[in-house]
Amino acid sequence: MNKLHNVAKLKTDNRYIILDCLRHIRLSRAELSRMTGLAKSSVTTITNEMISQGILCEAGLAEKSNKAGRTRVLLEINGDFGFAAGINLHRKRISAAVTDISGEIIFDFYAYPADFSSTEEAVSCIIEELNRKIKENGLDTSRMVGIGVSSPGPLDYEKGIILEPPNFPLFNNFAIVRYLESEYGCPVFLENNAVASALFEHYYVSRQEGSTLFVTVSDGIGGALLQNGKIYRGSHGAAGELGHISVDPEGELCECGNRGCLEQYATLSALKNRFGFESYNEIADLFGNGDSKAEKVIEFLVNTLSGALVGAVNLFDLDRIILYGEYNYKCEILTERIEKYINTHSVICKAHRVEVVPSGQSPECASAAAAVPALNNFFRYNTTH
Amino acid sequence: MNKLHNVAKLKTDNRYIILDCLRHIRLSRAELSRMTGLAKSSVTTITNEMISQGILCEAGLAEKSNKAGRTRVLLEINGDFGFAAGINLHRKRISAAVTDISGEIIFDFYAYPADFSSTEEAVSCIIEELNRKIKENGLDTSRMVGIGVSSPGPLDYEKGIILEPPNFPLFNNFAIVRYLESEYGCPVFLENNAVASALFEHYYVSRQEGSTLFVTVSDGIGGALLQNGKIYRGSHGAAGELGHISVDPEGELCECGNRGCLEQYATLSALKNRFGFESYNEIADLFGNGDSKAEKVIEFLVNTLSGALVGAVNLFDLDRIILYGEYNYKCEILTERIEKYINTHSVICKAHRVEVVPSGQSPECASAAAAVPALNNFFRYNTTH
DNA sequence: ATTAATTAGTTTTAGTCGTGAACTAATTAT
DNA sequence: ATAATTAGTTCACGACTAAAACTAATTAAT
Repeated sequence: MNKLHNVAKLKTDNRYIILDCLRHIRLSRAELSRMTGLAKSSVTTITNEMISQGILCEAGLAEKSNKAGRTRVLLEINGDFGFAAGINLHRKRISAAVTDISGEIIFDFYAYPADFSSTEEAVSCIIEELNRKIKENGLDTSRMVGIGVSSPGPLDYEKGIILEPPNFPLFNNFAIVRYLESEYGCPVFLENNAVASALFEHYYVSRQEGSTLFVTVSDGIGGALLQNGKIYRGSHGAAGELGHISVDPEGELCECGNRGCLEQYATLSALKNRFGFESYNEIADLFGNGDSKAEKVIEFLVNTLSGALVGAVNLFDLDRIILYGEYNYKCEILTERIEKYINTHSVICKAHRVEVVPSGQSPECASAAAAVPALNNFFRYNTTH
Repeated sequence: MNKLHNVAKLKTDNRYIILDCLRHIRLSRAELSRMTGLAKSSVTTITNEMISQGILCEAGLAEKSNKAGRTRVLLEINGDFGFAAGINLHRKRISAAVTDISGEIIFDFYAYPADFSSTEEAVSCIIEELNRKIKENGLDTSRMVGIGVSSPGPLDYEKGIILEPPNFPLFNNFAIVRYLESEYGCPVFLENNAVASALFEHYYVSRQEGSTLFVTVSDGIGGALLQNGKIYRGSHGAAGELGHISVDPEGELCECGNRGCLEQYATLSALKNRFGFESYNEIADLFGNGDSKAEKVIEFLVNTLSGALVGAVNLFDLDRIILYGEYNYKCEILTERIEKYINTHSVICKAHRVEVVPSGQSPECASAAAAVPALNNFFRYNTTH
């Protein structure tokens, strides 16, 4: 069913549009009016209300433009208003961060699944550390606008439960949302790893229109699909996951039931098993020197990734692919070659070139990325409740 | 940029929501209120306005329910208000239809590309025939709310131009939207074949929530992706097209640059070339009798289609696949087997079963399907302009 | 220096929307 | 007959955005 619109929704929508414009830049009321299409007077009303609430603040004048007219007064999101926490659950490393509502990271810390013998122990340890650091930084949990948790799938989004991600028993079937909500009394969001990072890339690294597939390479190979900044989730939030796209129908049987899945070839561990090397960075370095083994590894990696990605490009009608994760080091070695492959092997590329680029975020951003759904929720609903 | 919401948009949105509910069923005001979440009083205001405009009409009382309370007064879309035309351009057969705004087909007719030597000849012939039939049926073009044209891609949606679909030179680079708009003075919409049929299926055959891939098999193999009835288009309107998904990386080189594309195996002509038979219906009949050649053909067809569809299921996180076109006859032979294949070869199926079903529409619906975008536009914007 | 032109931002007034409460209308169960 | 229940309408109201007229602050021209 379509979404109902009443006057209250009008207000929250327009307020969100303005906050969204201000996510990572400072803008004047006049600029906001031009960008959003809202009347100047409406922008004044809305922004002044948000200033009196403490969500926005004036941030001085813009530099003089050498044009006639009054100088613009810049507005920005007031980081002091509050903060959000993000927790990234990962098979090897759990990371957590607190960012203010303008997206600025205030602190972060790490924990390791291997150090815990039970879910309860892990969770209570993270919560304790989080609480201590919050105090340490002079913050008060009453100002916490939300918590985001990102985790490998499968997840039950509606119930907020981590189901049974492969090789990740620590949080199996744990209702993390309910747990954290009753602990902190603020809204908690569970989100797929890849989706969280894709949103972080969009809002805080480089905002792009059009159709983007954000590909994450880690223990598995995941993905998230962004259309003009909006996640396309599919039926159960798994759209964009390309780990089980077959790149060889006669390949080995995968646990998913298919043969020759991308994950059987292109994860770091699969690559190490097949070619027997120690460090990918070393391979990337050797590749530059024309080392023949490194060339084989890279060629194999490019071909398998490209094979799966061509399918995704055709089905999603993509504008660009962003590569994130394991192969971050000298990533252009891959992206240049994958881009070339895709633009000679897909129907789409007859209409427009598909771009393949490395992600602009470091692995350290994963916990801040987890906070993004909580920030989004705050931006959308702050005025009503 | 996000969509701006003002009071006028509120009105058109809520009006559209109500019309959308009434597309193919009659409902009372009370039912509309419950379905949409709009207050009873709002539904009264909106529906009474549309009744006075002639878009809706009261359609008698509902059967008595044996429950206490006043009997419901049913509302329906008033077919007499106006009509839309749909033109389906196809390599073998051009079809056109006029439906009233309730989606009822008033008349349709056919023309054949082979009979025309130029674009102008084809277009003017279709327009003449359309005008004659409109008069014949006592209609007046002043009541035409819009025209939809569906065509094989690639298309330029924004400019309303048919680009250069393979093997379809008759309309190459023809600006059909501009032409028809100046001819009729009503809004004209150009839409991909598969998208138009997918929308028709959703609105007028069987409405389904969730994530659906509508697959069309004809000269080529196309597709359209529906998420809760909304088309996901991708960057240039080509999302869902699975004709060039590779089902054999070592297969023959395709003109798209890839190897072993689905279209090289699973179209009717490809199948005829490979197995040398005359009629697919005959194969389907023989298959029931255990004929070994028919079994080979069906097995091949099932495997190639399934191979590509598993990829689509994984990437789109689909709930169901609808099969439309060439293999309509005894289609369950295919759908049952493809469904079984998919549900043993995709990651998604661990979370939920994927359904594969034949389309409920006959090939004759293609022209009515072309009219759907015009009807949608009318439903959305009728009150403002 | 003064004035006109230009851009930014505010205030005031007006018009429209959906809502909720109180109402009428029509039906069934008792 | 009367109460209970459901459908549909009327009307006063609050909330929102917009347009127009305003003030504020700057540059360019004279």
